Amino acid sequence: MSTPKISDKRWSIDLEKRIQEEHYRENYSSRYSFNPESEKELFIIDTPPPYPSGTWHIGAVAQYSMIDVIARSQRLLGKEVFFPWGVDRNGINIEFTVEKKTGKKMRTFERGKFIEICRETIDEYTQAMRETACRVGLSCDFEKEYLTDSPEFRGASQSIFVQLFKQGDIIEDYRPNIYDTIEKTTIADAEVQRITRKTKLCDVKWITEDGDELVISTTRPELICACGVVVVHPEDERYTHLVGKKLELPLPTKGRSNLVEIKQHPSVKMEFGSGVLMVCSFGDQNDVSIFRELGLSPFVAINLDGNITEIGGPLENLSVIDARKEAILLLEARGSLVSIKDHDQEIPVSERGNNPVEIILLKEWYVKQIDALDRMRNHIKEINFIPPRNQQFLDDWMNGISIDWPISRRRWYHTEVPIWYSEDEKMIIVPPSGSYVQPWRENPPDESEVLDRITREKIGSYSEMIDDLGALIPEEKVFDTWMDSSNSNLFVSGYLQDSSLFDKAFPTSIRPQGKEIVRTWLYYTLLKSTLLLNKPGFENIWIDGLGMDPWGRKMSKSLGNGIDANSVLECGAGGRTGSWKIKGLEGKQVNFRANKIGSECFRLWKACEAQVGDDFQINPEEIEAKYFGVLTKIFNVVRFASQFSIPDDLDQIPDDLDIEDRWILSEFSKMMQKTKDSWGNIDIYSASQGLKNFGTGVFPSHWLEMAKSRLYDGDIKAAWTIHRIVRDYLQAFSPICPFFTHYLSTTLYGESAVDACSFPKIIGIDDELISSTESIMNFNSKVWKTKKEMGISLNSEIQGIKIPVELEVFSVQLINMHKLSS
RNA sequence: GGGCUCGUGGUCUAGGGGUUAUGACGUCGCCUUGACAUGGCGAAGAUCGCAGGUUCAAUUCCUGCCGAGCCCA
Repeated sequence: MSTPKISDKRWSIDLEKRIQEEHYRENYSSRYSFNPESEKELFIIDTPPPYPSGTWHIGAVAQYSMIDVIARSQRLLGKEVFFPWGVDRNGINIEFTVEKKTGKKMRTFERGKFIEICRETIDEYTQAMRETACRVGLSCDFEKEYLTDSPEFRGASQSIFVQLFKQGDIIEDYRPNIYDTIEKTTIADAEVQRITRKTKLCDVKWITEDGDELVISTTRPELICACGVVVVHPEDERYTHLVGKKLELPLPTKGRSNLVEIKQHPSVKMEFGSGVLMVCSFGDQNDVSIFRELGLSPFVAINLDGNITEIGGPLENLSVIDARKEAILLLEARGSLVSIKDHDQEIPVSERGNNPVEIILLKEWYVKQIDALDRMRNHIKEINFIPPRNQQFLDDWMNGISIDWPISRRRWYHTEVPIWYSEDEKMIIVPPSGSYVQPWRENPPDESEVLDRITREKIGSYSEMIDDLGALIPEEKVFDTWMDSSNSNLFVSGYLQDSSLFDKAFPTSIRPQGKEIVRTWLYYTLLKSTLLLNKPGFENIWIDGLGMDPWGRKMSKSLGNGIDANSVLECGAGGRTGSWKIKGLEGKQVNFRANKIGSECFRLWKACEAQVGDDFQINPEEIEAKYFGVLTKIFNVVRFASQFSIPDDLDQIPDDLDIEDRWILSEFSKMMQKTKDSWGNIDIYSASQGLKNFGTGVFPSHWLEMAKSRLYDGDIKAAWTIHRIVRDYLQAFSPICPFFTHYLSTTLYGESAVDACSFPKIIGIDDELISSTESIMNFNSKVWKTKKEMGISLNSEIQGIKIPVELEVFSVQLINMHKLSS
């Protein structure tokens, strides 16, 4: 017995930060960097590259810290883990940020200048995000950081595009596309949101060629000029006699016939309005499918600026909104407007800009996905989903896919479509694999190839044909950002760069992510794996829930219920407490306060709190109240142990251990076996619960009290037992609280728990001893309760308590522990 | 409007056809046990959302409804 080696009285946020800073300064890369040449089993994690936007959402940080738990637990199980640090930097978000900061729209800049500002801005955010990543304890290989806007990553994206184009999975086509007229870009189905808005529902009178009147309800009178057909339900007897008749458009148009035919279509809702639907190119997705089904050629009514084209006659050049107002006035003036009323309607808007979107005919690039779906479904069967039920999100999305994926965008801070066209537009030039090109400002590299635009066959090399191509026309468009980020697993596995690594590393061991991006990131990544390699992309897919506010609502800026991750991680540092104002239900504002949280407590909370896949509520007060005490408890147990000398050989089990030592070692072994299995199954929750319960329950309350006097008497076997358990416990616990365990294990045993590269050897489970556990706990409770009822302190003697028969083998220990006398 | 999840003490949560339903926070009471009052021990507190059905038996399975969340048209 001596003074405790652990001199700090308690765990604190300042101590945590000190250890953390040292940890990231010293030996960091030897601890956590990935060695592709390792003999160990590889474990590659396809981490979600976060998008830097100033603050990192606490729900995402919580999720990310669990990915770190997976990485660390796999290292502990002896695997060579690659935990990449990637940052997703392409996309419209940063463009919006720059537009807001400068107060100027993107297109008022010179393209190169705008890109430069975007890059500078996102560099700042990237730095802040990396700091948060370290603060929450991520053990990423930061040296191999990848940025999705780097030449390497973009080059890989472009090479994959060229490969898919050559094999016919990427095509150019002129199709109706969802188009954001404010931001002037195409967007994909997956990027469309729906909001409810008040619109005007107009009942408009149309006249048939025979002079019959017909009323059609519409919210889009400005699109009458693009009407291709009027449809009624096949079973609607009110209109059967009119089918096949022609109707006159109630507004003047230009350059088209003013008559449309009445046809039947089952998609018409008989109860809505008059039960007659005008089908325009294109009011909504249903219009698109009716045009396609009936083989009609669409009219271009809205141009890329969101204005009505020439076809609209008097509405020409008006914006959609103005044209609608004008159309209503014109209809009124012509006596065609029967009525007009307010109507709640769900309208599609773009996810990023929240602008109403239009469907416009555009020439875009597409990834052909419809044909790949069945093959994908087969691949998915081989993947282990954690939890299994969350596979549903993917299945549902895939079952709803009916059109190809448009991948080209008309924006700037994205990866460029790597194409130039010959002057006659019959040939295209594509760059060689691995190079990054910017067609809008440079010529093709010399090693580029010339392909036939239609057949995709190679015609020759660019350098040889340079004089036959005429003035090159660069492709101005860029990729959808998902086109980039869906290459993440290929990129980190060495695709196109390191084929020996790729052979070992693909399919990627695990894809951890949130359920909200199943339809985008997960789906598109699996699509790529199918198209490029005809394989499942992953061995495991881990899909977590969302971080919710304390009332179970999704955290969002508009609700004002978000929490900044740094405020929680820094809560308690330098004695500063944390305080959060969160907008609650019915407009009430609620305050939360906490004194100390920090990364270790935060991680422990997330690991213990929710089963993977469940949404989790984030309340800083609760995090502190429920989990800081757990850290304090474990800290004290270790500090207590640290006052007893450490036997020389903790790996050699003494052969004459006392029965209570053998008992707790059995209990410990049982917990450790369960923990090892849980880490193997990527079951963070079960591992955490087992460790927490042992470390705060049976070990300190029952065994430690029983063995205390022996420890103080210098019993070497009791000391062996406590140190063996504490040492191994800290290793098993290190994935959850790396700095906490690092500090304690280093101080006490001179080696860090986070460096363990095999799970501690499990000593052995004696079932008979374990069967005593319940009795021991019950008996102890009974004694404590009796003493309490008698009003005596726990260390005073007590008479007349009999030890039950089944605990006779523990009688000496129990008598000493409770000071029982006869 | 459709699909998928979820609904367990005041709060959060485990579980899952069968005697007194898990644990934590909070509450209350007691206790400075030679690590820990940022601690320990104990107590109270739940007709497992509602209504039907299947069953000898349902909180657990089924159906409907209500509420929440996510996704989609």
